[in-house]
Amino acid sequence: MTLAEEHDIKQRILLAAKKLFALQGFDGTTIRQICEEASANVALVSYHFGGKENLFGALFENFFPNQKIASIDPSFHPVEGVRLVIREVTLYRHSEPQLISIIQQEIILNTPRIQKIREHVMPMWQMLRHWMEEGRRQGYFAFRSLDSAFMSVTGTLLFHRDQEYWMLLREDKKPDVETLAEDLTDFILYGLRYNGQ
Amino acid sequence: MTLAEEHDIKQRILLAAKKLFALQGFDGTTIRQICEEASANVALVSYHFGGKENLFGALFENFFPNQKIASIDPSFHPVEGVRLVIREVTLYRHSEPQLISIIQQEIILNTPRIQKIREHVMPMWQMLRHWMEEGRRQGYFAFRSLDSAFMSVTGTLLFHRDQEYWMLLREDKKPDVETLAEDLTDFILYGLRYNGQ
DNA sequence: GTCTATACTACGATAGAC
DNA sequence: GTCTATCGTAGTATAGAC
Repeated sequence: MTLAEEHDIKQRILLAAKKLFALQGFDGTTIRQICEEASANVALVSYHFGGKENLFGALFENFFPNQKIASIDPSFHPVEGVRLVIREVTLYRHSEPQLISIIQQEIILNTPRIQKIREHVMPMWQMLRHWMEEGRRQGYFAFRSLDSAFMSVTGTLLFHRDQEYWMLLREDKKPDVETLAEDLTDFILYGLRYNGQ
Repeated sequence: MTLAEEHDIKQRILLAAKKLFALQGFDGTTIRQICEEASANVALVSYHFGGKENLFGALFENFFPNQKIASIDPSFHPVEGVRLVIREVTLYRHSEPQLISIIQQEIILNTPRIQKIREHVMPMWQMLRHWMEEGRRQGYFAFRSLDSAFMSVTGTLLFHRDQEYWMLLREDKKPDVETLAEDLTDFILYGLRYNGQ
């Protein structure tokens, strides 16, 4: 009973924090707001997580697909590997838009909290980079600079916007996630000068 | 004398605000910090700009290439138009990285201040979108969805990262801006399936 | 484990002296 | 035009009652 209750309220706080950090940023969100959103008392963030910073870290232990990333096989065919990353990132963007928003914010602000993020995401970017390099070596891709191309791909994947900001310029209705993944795969593979085959 | 002084301190405040908003975000930056950075008194932000919000708006009146954007000719050849936007955005990213960082933050957080940004940047995005559409109509490009492709291009341009976050994964030394613009042009034009000619 | 009450700090903004 | 001093508010965090 006590345990279930605790889990429940901790979970509510985590969800509220994820939502509000995404919407308002870490600095723009107060513990009071989080606790109100979670129907919890102000003191419980300190009690359960030991402060706002630690609450942030807890989000990545709870909502990031750490296990999935760890289980990726680097010996994949390079082109298939790149396809896989594009697809998985796009699906994850779709299922956890709030965590993506938080990640984007922290990267751009280059906050101290970025260290926490690095621990979780770098293995996947390493893998992507490896496949891009290997793909070029084997003659599938023909980009000039690995660094530039890698930046372009991550920029396209991570900051692809589907938000209010652009609404004024959009005419199609929002595409389903599978179509979006295909469009992104096309754009990126052609961008890397993938030679059919 | 009085006028020169005023300009000077207003300018110092503007520069300090630009720097700190870029580094720490709008919410994460206090008027006190700005004034310390500018060697100005705390009261002068209210006096000269009428508060923190208005100071933010003033950044875009002062540091955004409003005139340059207004002077672009929409009757450009579509492919050349796309090339132009890629190049200009890349050069601007290089000359005003702080304002770019501020824009990125506001877009991602979807703050009320985004309205101010829209006023300044939308004309250029409209133009880019127009050229992409026209380029496809005339057979130069072959992307499936204009919306998806447009999002990919803006994502690549606006969020191309050249920052600490990725340092661990970069091996070349930082390329000069012209080389970067060329790489981006290649990636984007191939991504749009530009057919040589 | 949860809540109330409070300590302490820092924020934005401004009145008033100069 | 600039500065000092201060107001009112809101932040995080915690001690102590329940």
